[in-house]
Amino acid sequence: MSGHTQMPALQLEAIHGAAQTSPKTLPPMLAALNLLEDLGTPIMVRREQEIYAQDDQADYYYEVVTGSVRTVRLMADGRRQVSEFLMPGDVFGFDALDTYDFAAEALEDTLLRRLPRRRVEALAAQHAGLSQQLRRMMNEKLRQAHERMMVLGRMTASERIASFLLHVAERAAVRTGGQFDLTMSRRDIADYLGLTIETVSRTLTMLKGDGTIAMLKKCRIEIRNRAALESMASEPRH
Amino acid sequence: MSGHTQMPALQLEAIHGAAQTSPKTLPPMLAALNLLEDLGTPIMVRREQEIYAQDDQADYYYEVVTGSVRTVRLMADGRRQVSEFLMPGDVFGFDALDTYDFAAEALEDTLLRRLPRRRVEALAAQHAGLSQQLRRMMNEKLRQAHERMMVLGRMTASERIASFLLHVAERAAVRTGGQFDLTMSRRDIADYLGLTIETVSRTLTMLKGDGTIAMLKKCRIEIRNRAALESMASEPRH
DNA sequence: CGAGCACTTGAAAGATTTCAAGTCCAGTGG
DNA sequence: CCACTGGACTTGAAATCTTTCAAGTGCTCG
Repeated sequence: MSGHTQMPALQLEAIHGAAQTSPKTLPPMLAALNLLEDLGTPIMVRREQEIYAQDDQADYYYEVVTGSVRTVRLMADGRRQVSEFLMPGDVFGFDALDTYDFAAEALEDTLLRRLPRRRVEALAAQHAGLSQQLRRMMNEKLRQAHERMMVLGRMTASERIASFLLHVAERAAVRTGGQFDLTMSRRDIADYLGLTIETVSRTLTMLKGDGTIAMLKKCRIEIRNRAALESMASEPRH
Repeated sequence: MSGHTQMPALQLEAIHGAAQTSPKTLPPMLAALNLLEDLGTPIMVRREQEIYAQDDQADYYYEVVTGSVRTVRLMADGRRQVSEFLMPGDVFGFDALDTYDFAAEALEDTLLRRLPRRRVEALAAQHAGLSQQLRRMMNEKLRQAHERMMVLGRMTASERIASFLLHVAERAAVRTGGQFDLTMSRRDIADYLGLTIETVSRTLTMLKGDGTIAMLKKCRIEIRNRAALESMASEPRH
C-alpha cells in the first residue's frame, strides 16, 4: 500500500461539511458510518495515486469525502477492468474477506475517510444494527454489480455509453446544473464499459454530432437531449 | 411467485444428508444456515419452473439442496443475462433489499430449502454473529460478481468458455470422477457468458476437435487436457 | 512556446453475430 | 419396439460491430 498523507486537523471541517451535503442516493451507508465517527482517519491522496493494490490485505474500509476514485483489476497481459467510479459519499473496500479484489486509485486529488476494518468488525460483532447496515451497503454494491453484468454482457457500445452518461449525470449534475465533469480518462471509461478508447471516443463524437450532448473542454459534458440518451440506453428504468 | 410443492416430511432426511456431503467451497454459508435450521421449509420445483420472478418482493432466501438453479434477468427486447448457476450448497435470493434483481428458475427438478427473509433478519438483528455470517455470504457473492465483470468485460469467447468449463468442473466433477453434466442449455451458457448459442456451440466443437474436452451425450463433458483449458482461460488463478 | 500525452479520426482487419440450413436426439404415438 | 416429430444443437456463409493499426489534432503542463 502506497504512502498516505495524514490530513491536518483543520481539514476535519471539510469532512463533516461534505458528509452533510452528500447526495441522497445512499442514506443507509452514511447512517452506518455515523456509528463509526471516531474510527475514521482522514486521508489525502493525489491524482493517480494508488490507495490500495489488488490482492493487498483488506485492512481498511474507505469513504470518499471529496474527489473521486476508481477501482481496477488487471489481467496478466494488461487487459484492465474498472469496477466502480466512486464519488463523495460512496464507500469502498468492501470487496473481499481477506484481500481486495480490485485496486483503488484516485482519479483526482481526493480526500478519504479511512476506517480500520478490524475495529469496524469488532463494533459490528457487538451491534447487530451496525452489522446489518454494513450488509445493506454490500447489498447495494451487489445490486450495482448486477447492473454492470447486464451492461457488460448484453449491451451494445452506444447503449453502454448512453447509460454511463446518465448514471454519471445523476450522481454529479445536481451541483453543477445540467453539466458535469468526467473526472476519469477515456481509457478509464473504456475499461469500465468493456470497450476500447476509440469506440468510446467515436460514440461521444456521434452523440455530440446529433446534438444529444455537448462537450466543453473534453471532460465537461452537458446533456442536451435526455430523452434521446434514455432511449439509447434502452433499459426503461434502473 | 409460482406454485411450490410442499415436500413430504420424509424428504428432510435427504436435506440433512445433502448438507453433510455438500462441497467444501463455501463452509461459512452452511455454518450460518445451521443457526436457521428450524426456519427452513423444503420446497420442490420442477425443471424450468420459476422460483421467483425478477422484481418480486424479496421475501425469501434459498439454499439449493439437490438439483440446480439459474438466476436470469431480461431486457425489454428479450435480451437475457444469466447471473448465476447455483448448485447444491449454494444460497441465493440475497440479491436485493426489496425486490429480486434477477428471477430464479430451476434447471432441473430441484429441492430447495426456503428461509423467510423477515425471520432471518429478525434473528440477525439479535445475533451479530449471524448477521456477520450473512455478510460473509454476500461478500462471496460480490467476489463472484467481480470475477464475472472481468469475464464479461474483457475476455474473448474462447477464454469465457474455457473458464466456464473449469468453474463448472470444479463444482461438479468431484462426484462424477472427471466427467460432469452441463444441466443448463446452450442458451443458458450463452446468456451467462454474454455470447450467442452459435458461438458457444462452435467453441465447444473446437475444444472437442483438438482433444481438450470430450463430449458424451451433448451435456456430459470430460476434460481431457486441463492444462490446455487453463492456459486458454488465461487468468492464472481465480 | 514547445513537447508530450490524451483524445479524435480514418481505414482495414477480425471476432462475433446473424441468418439459414442441416443434424441429432428425446420423447411420443403407433 | 420402432418410426416420427419437434426442439436443441451444430455447422456454414454473409454481415456487422468493434477492435486494431495508424495518423492526425489539440490540450496542458513545463
